[in-house]
Amino acid sequence: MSFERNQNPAARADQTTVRHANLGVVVRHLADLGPRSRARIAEETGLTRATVSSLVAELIELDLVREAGEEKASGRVGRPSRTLELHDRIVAIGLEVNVDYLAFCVEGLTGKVWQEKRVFVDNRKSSPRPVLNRLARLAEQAFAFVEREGLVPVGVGVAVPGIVADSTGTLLRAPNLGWSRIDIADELRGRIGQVPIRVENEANAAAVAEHWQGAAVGVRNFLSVFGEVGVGAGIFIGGELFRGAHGFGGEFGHINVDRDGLPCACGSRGCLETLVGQEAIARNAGVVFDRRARSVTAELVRRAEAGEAGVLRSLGEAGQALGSALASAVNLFDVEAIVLGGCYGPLSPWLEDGVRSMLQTRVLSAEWSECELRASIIGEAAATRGAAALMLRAALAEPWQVAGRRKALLEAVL
Amino acid sequence: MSFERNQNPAARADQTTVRHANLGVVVRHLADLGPRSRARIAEETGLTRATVSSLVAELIELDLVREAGEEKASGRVGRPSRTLELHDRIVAIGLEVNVDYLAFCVEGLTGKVWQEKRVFVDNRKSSPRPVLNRLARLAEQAFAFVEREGLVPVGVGVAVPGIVADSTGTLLRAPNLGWSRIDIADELRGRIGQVPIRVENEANAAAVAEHWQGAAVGVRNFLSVFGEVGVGAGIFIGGELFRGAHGFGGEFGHINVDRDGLPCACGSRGCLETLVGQEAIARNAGVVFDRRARSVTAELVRRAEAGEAGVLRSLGEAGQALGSALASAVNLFDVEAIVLGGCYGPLSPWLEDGVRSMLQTRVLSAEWSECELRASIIGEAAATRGAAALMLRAALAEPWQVAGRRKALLEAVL
DNA sequence: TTTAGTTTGCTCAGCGACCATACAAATCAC
DNA sequence: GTGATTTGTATGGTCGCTGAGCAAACTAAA
Repeated sequence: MSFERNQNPAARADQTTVRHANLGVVVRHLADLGPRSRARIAEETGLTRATVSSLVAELIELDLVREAGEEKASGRVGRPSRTLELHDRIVAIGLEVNVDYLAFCVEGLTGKVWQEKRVFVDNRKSSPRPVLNRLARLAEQAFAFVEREGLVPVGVGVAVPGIVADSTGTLLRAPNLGWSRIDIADELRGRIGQVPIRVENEANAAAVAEHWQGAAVGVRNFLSVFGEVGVGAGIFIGGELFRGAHGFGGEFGHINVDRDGLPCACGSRGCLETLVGQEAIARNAGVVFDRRARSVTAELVRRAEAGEAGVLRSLGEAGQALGSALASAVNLFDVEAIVLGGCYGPLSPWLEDGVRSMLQTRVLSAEWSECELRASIIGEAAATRGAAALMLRAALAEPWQVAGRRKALLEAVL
Repeated sequence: MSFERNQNPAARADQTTVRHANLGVVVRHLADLGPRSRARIAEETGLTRATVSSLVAELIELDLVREAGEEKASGRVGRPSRTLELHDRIVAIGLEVNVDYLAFCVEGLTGKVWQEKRVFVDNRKSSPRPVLNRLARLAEQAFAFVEREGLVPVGVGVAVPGIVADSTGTLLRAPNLGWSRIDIADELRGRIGQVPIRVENEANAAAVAEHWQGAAVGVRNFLSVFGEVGVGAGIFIGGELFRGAHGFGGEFGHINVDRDGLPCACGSRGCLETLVGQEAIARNAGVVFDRRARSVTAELVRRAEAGEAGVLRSLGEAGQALGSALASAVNLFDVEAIVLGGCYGPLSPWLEDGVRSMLQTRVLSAEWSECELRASIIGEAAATRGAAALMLRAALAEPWQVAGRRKALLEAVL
């Protein structure tokens, strides 16, 4: 079940391959570069106007694209063009299970967030069943909204704080939830119907969000660190989310930074997470860590802004440690940019110096290619929105499949 | 100048795209699965026999494929098939510049190594000019051999111990040679003619060799560590060599393993290389490191076999440190296998335990997917052969370009 | 030896997709 | 209004794959 654009290596090609590829080219062109006319698409993609017309007709038939309502008199000579744009009523639903909240959103192909909601619940000690029940109720809320607004859903993405097996979509282990081997997609389908569902690690989802509408739009190679209770990374290579051989790639929080460091929830010791996880930063800052607190991050920001010495020191040290680990990752992945997300977004003013200095000294290629450092601009909603964006990206990658998927979805829900 | 199969993301497709893809499918099918008939290729690829016939005709025209000489009476009913095989006279030339030797090889599409030679020279303090002159003379020897044997060359690959810029092929820096900013391809072309040349980092080249004919044949995701004077890694993702955004990916030797460790040639400190580089292992073992010695590795192996305590301890520690760093890389890349190459190949009996235990405890996904550990079976020649294999892979990836490239090459040399 | 059955590889018509060209429609400039 | 310009569609041509059909070459059995 590969939703991504990555082709099977030895796939034979035929005419339909060409058609599919070009449908994708046109729809992605519109997604990336914005509304424009058939003639302009033709000029920019190298396809002929005739071909673009034919492709656009099919995309309109699929409800992915539409002609913009009213044309302004362009002032230019010649027959005025009809502007094409992505159909904004195509949406995906994003869900998120996390340690201390559940969330959902309804997001459109054009990037519009129709609805977004987060409910704070302590799932840390909950068994999966009630949490999934609650999540299913959120999904139903989302579907109700979609129906009320007359939107057209293409699927559901779910972000989870743990390791997800690529092949089956099973959540293998979520250390901070204490869950293991839960087939989230299957459980949800049992509750809300046979809809297309995709489960993804939260850090990966957050990276997708940054690439979709966040700090990494247009960046083909970047790494997005996502700090919450745990620390993860989502990595984009060549414009695609990198998952590795089994979907376990990007486990940034558990790379080793201190050979004889503190024991970690994962069973190992000296993991990055034990140094730069949100709890570790708070602990080192002398901030009493209250698990029921709404936001440890906000508290840290407040104290840092007040200039509290212990907090500033702790953040400085965390920045250095994080930077050191990031430098290793950059040496391996050679990315163009790093996005600081999750709790690192708001904390970035106090982390950036440390991170930047480590990147400067420890990245071998720093001399020839600077790796840009950016703070997330989406913030807390990144994982939820990225989960939805995953499904939207899938629609753009394989537009010809949208009709079928949508049909399945509507049949299941109605 | 992307020789790899990776497609431009937004490339429009047309009929020639289909033809090219299918030419590649057929020729790679033969390369991967061995000689077979048209009918069998058709059955296995899903193309029709008619199409396969047409494709094969074109590949024969290109001299990439030929019909095998004599058919054995197969004993099977029906009209006997004509077996097709890769044309074994298609070759590429591999060159290698390293710290203490130069090398070349002539390698065929079928994996046959026609000629291989290595000359030991201390290039450590040499300026680039005389070294490149010497290298060019080796290349001329190779070309002479190719001509004498009536082989058909498709290009020259050069492995170098340093950072190579993807876009230009410039060797940006080779710390252990003391070189920087040398356009190796251009320099060589100035000496031997306008032939297609590709320059690649030695660890990357070695990984290609392992994938081509070594310990990682058929493995789509693996990491190959290459220990010599420096320590590098070549990483395969999805069956392709991973380079990163600028070609700097896989700089494994300079990831940080000890926050306040020894200073490294790269300017940083605590790099992996300072702990597990060949020189470090020897130093820690109390083996006097003589730069003029032919092979420090052989000396270490000898003493380890003799059971010398200091050497065994040093190797054990190196295995642990290497394993720790590899565990981080596996957490990030989620590879299926690790190949120990360069000096780690012969030393692997004493390294494997340490590496394996670290992988077991520090790879988060170890529970669900074991990462296989293998010793290189190519050994010292890996980088040279991989450099040649790079060009051979390019021929397989884009067979229709072979004719043009070959034409350029023959015109330049003759 | 003859005949039937099987498999291979090629030929040929058909179809789908893109391209090039031509053309009608819609606007601006004069 | 007339001409110039640009857009979007229609038409014929080419290319490449498919599917059916066929001759060739071999085995197996009568």
